[in-house]
Amino acid sequence: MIFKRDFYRQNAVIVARKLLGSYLVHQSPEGKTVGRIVETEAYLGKDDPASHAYRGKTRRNAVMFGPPGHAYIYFTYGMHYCFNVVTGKNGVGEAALIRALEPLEGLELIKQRRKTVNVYQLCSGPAKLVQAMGITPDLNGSDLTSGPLQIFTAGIDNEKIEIITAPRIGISQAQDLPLRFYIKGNSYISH
DNA sequence: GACCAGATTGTCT
DNA sequence: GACAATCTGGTCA
Repeated sequence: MIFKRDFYRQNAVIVARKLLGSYLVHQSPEGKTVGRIVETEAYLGKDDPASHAYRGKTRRNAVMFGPPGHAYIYFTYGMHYCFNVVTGKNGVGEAALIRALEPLEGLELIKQRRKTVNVYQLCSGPAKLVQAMGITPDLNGSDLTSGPLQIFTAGIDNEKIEIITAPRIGISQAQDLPLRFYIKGNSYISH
């Protein structure tokens, strides 16, 4: 089952946690790739100093302030892109960052894009999975409930997942907030 | 395995 | 002009 708009309308922490175990599917021109989401982070709105939304709406982060359930893809460090899911009520500026996937379908295409064959190196980081899945900046703002990029629920299995909560990675503000979530014991997470 | 520097450019102050 | 929600490849152990 695909996640519907109402799912994304919840706050970023809930969405980030419930995305664990679900399936990210990209139907690209080169082929279909599927990955199971195993690590996420929550970025809140104006009260979270580490969030792009902290200083209000700008051209770059405008998508975060739009309707939930859309893709927010941003460019950073001069060479990398990261993929987020916009969450919360329209206008609050929250998002869930997808940090790692367990690659499931389209392995050959993924290996080709990533230029490595080590399965643990394919999607173990936000910029890596963007490259592995063939996610491009033109998908910024695209609707995850109807576009080429979609997310499907893991079904009732998701209830059994043991979630580890930890501080977020790679930020210089609000480093103590426990807003990173990953599946306990999973081999495909970053780090 | 841990630690460190370099890459490289859009965006905001 | 500074810096960034990162990755890779190097060194040293």
